[in-house]
Amino acid sequence: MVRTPCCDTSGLRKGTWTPEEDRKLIAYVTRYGCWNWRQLPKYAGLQRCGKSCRLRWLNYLRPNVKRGNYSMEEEETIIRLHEKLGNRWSAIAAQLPGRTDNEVKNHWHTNLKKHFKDKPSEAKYDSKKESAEVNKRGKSKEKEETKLNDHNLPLILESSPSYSPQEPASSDQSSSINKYNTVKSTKDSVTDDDNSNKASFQAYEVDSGSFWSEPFFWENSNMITSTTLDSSGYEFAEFPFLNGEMDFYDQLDGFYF
DNA sequence: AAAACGGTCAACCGCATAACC
DNA sequence: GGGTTATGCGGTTGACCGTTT
Repeated sequence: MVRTPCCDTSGLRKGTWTPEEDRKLIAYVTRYGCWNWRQLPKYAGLQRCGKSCRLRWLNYLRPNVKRGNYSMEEEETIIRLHEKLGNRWSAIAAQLPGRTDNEVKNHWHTNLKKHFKDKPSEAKYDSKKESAEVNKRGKSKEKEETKLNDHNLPLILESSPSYSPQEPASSDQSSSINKYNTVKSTKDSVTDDDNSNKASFQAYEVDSGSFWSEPFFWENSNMITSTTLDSSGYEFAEFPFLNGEMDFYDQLDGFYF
C-alpha cells in the first residue's frame, strides 16, 4: 500500500506554534469545526500539515483542555489504569476529563514512572511524596500557568451562550463531519469525553451550500467582522473577540490553556 | 557568571486501522 | 475485495528552562 506523506515537505512549517498560528487555528476551528484535518490548514491560512494542526488543537487549543498540576486522584487513576491497560494512553486519558493522551503520557514518564523504578517491590506509589513533589513542581509551573491564563483568549466554548457555530456545508462537507461524529473507536475507549466532543461537533451540522467554495468567508457570519491578508497571502477572518489592539493571549480569560 | 546537566513537555514521526471509493 | 485516504495512537525527539557545579 502506498501511503501518501502526511506532510508536503515543501514550504510547510514545523516546530513550535506561534501565537498567530494558534489564533488562526482557533478561529477556524471554533468557526467551522474540524471537518477535514488535511484540508483545514489550507483554508485556515496555515502553513502546517493537517496532522500538526490536529495535534495542536487536541492537545493544547481545544476548549476544556485541563493543564497544570495533576490532583492525587488523577495520578492514582493513571497508575491504576496503567497497571490494568499498559501504555494505552488514550484509554487512560479518556478517564481523565480534560487531560490528553499526550499529557498523560508525558506525566507518566516524567513524574510517575520513577516511583515504580525506585521501588519496584513495595507499594508502588508513595502519594505523599508525590504530592510534595507536585507542590514543589507547582511553584515553577504556576508561573507558566499564570502566563498562560493571562493570555485570556476568548475561546468560544460549545457551552457558552454566545457560541453559535454556523457550519460548513456542502453535502460532501457534512458527510465528513458525520464521519467524524459517528466514527467509533476501535480501541474500546469511546468515552464521555469522546462523546461530548462528538456531540459538540454535531452542532456544526448546519446545512448550507457555499462552504467549499467560500471556506473562510461565511456570508452570514455573525462573528467574522472582516478578513485580512496574512504575510503568506492567505486571507483569514478577523474575529471581534480577537481585538487587534490587545495581545492575542491577553484575551484568553477564563479558559484552560 | 557561565557552563554543564537534567527534567519537562510540545511536537514530530511512523504505524495501524477505519472509512471510503 | 483491493487500493487509497484520513484519522488516531504511541514512541521518540529536541527545544527550552531551571538547577547544580
